[in-house]
Amino acid sequence: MTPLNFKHLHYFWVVAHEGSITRAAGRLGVAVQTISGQLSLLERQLGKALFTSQGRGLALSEAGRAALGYADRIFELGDALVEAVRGSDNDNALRLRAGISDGIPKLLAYGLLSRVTAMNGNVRLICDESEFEDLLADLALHRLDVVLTDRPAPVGGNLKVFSTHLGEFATGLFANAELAARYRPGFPHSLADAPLLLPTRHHALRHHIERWCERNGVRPNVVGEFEDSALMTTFGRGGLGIFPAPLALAGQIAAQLDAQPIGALDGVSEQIYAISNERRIRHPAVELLCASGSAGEAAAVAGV
Amino acid sequence: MTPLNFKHLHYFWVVAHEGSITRAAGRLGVAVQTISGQLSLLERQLGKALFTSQGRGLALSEAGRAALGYADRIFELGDALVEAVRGSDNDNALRLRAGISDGIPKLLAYGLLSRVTAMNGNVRLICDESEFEDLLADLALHRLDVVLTDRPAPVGGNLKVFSTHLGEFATGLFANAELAARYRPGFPHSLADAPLLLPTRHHALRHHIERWCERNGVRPNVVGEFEDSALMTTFGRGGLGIFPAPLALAGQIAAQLDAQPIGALDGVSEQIYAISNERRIRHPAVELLCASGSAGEAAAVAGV
DNA sequence: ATGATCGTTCGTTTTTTTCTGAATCGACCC
DNA sequence: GGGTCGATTCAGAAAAAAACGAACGATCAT
Repeated sequence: MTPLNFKHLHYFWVVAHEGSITRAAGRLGVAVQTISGQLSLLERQLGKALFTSQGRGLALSEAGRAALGYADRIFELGDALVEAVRGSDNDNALRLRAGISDGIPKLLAYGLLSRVTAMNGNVRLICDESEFEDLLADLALHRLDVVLTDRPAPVGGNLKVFSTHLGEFATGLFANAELAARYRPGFPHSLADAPLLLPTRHHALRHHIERWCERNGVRPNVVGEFEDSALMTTFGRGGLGIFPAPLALAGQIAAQLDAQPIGALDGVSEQIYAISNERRIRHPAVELLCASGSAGEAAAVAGV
Repeated sequence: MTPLNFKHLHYFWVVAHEGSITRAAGRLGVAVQTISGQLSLLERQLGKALFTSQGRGLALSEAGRAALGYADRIFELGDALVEAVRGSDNDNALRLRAGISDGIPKLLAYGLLSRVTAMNGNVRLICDESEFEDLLADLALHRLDVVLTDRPAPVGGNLKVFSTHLGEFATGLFANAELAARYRPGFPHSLADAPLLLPTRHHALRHHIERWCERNGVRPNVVGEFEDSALMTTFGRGGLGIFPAPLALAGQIAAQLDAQPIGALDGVSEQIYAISNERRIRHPAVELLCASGSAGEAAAVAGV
């Protein structure tokens, strides 16, 4: 029905804090009758008395106490909103607040996002990194504009978001020079006793790699499981084991991690999805990101 | 100045989610001119454009994106308020939401609070237990009505609360039968090698006890430090060591913990403060609690 | 009792908000 | 280019909401 009259609520809030209608009227610069009347309207709409008579003053009822807790937060947020908007930088630089799911390779995310900044020089990136669920929650509260992840958002969820498939990246195995030299000959069967680093079972990629191993009849020695792919590559660089990564990133992996490709994981690919809020008015940079979707993304990323 | 027009904000919110003024007008059942006009008023008040023209529609500006995040939460809270108030129990039983600081003995808190329920049979207690700082924050947001703690609230703080001294409880040392038999003779000098359980240094009581030890020339063996006094008494009951507790609770300690007093800690007392929100309209039960303050509280508590 | 304080309730007035209708402008589609 | 769509602006009229003045009850202090 009628949502909630915030003007009435504001009167209630001031009265509750001032402790009396008279004082509240003084502070608000209106007559006491006005407040009294508007308060009864609010009470009628809520179907509960907010105050009870006590002596010649009033006291909060149980419902009033409950309401006051919410009202406190509401008007605190209202003040914060004004402050945030007024104080928001005057430069009209576009901010793109992106959440990056723990699982996906940072270099891939960087490649995708940097394309947006390249197309429009006036975009400022703000990156957050966390778990899938947390990111979705932030998205729902508009603390983020887009979430990059390896799987689409659950369809039946209570959150109104929608997913765009940004691309598919063929995957291979990488290792430092020593391990690469040892295991590249005879790939993939040479992996039978190879030390392997894998993402944890939370990640879609993990299952795909395990299935690939079964198909190829190898049962490698999993020496490490990582929630965070950056950590995994760091350990891989140190020589702990062989690790999977998108083949498109071979050049950067060689340069930054000093690691070489050993072989391709046929049929195993890293999916990247962009999840954004389901509203017609979308962030221009998110628009750009999603539109750039399935057209030649691998090549573009590789060329970063 | 004028706080913030929530009606305007509501229009903004619907427009942002619907994606266009036309759709929003349809959903709200008002004319498009109305929304357009009120939106410009809001923008003028905030001093920033919330939307920018994009094609023949509109897009959120940077300031608009910031505002939308707040608006989402505000109207979510508004709905929650209505639901909470409408659904709040019809019984007009008074709820007293009390926060109990980790440090103070639960039995003391129980004694003080149960007096309130005894005086007014229609009070329902809701107890929370946490750290001092967290409790103060909950108090400020009206999630709690009163906080029981062992020290007054800091005066210079940014929170508008005030403290009432509820009472002072003389303290003694307790132990199970075996330890009591061994250390009671020659008290306090017998404590020289006694195993002692103490609250951690966060608690005011800790300092008082240490000073008492110095005054009496004993340096006991501190075998345990506890953040939570209930945990301390549990270990004391098991025989780990001697523990301090209010003398007024001797009866209950004997019954529930099977422990006996060894001796009094002269000059060491447990202070109890009630901290409540500084507003004229106070919770009736809090009123009762604070009023019962310094009059014969020890006897009353002991008699519970 | 008496005056002062506080909240409520009635009408009435004032202010604010909204509606109608028409005109303008820019961007898009065919 | 013509037609459509969406947003903006303006005017006057209508409706809704808020505010006020005055009178009334209840409570408390003295």
